[in-house]
Amino acid sequence: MRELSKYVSMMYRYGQIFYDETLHPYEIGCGQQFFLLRIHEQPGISQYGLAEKGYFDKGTTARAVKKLEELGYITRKIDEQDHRITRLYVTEKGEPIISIIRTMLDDWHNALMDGFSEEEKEMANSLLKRLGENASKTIGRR
Amino acid sequence: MRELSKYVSMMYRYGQIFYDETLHPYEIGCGQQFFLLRIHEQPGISQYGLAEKGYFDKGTTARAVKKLEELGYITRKIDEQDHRITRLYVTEKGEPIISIIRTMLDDWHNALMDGFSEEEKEMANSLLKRLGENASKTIGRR
DNA sequence: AATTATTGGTTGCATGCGCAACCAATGTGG
DNA sequence: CCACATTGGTTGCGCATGCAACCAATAATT
Repeated sequence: MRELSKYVSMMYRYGQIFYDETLHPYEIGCGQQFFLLRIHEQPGISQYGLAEKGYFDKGTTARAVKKLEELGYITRKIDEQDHRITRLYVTEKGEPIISIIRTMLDDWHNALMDGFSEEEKEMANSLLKRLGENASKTIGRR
Repeated sequence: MRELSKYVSMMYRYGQIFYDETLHPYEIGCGQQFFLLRIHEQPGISQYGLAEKGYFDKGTTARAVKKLEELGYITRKIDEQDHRITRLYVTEKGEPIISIIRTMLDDWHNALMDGFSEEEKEMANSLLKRLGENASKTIGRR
């Protein structure tokens, strides 16, 4: 089954398009949603932590965070103890975007799972998780 | 389960990295493998056909095809009847790359499915297919 | 036959991403 | 205390991708 790769690609690329469309009114793109959500869930998280969480390159993380800050959705505070670390927090302006993103992710999730039985949904969720973990295990942190 | 998106992203991005590494000696990147393989499977296919097959933008397709041609892995022939269509064929130089790509896709597939039982593998394959089709159905051709 | 629409393809532009080189702050081993 | 390593972050570069505007060839309409 050499098509797996193709379906993953479709899910990913179409997801990006969906996110871009949804987030367009808020001036952010598909590349920022993950980070904004994580900062909200874990206030004070560092960029390093964000990169780890999402298995992203730290350069990618840096740029996403930069854009979110420029738009005023988050703020950075340099850690008192360790001056290398910048701690990230969602601002008041960013707060309402969180639920937009959550709804968006749920909508996309539901669109993908359309026609799935409850068992199939659970199965898909758990298999996807294992597939993602295997991918990470194979390529690993850099 | 808002994490689905994350695992899809990991599978996709790590897959790209894996493909880039594997294909590096042949001077192509992750973006060309799909197209080269399809041209081999369907000699004479047009760019339009390729874009449809993979649900890619035609601009993306154009650039991938251009690169493959520049490297001498494929040739274009303008259709006799309809001068808009360019028909694509894998060259002798491109031929050996095909099996490299096939092996690579199989390897990645196996890496992702590591630890899966036969039933789980089948389940994963069929669910992934349906997820991809749902993604396409939701966003659709442009 | 002339005008208009569609189709296949190309290209400029912007975004997301990984890699690598770099920098400053902190840690560590002599 | 000083040289060196590590850590968190930034930036330049290149690639893959989608979108939109464009063009030429063909098809459709009037």
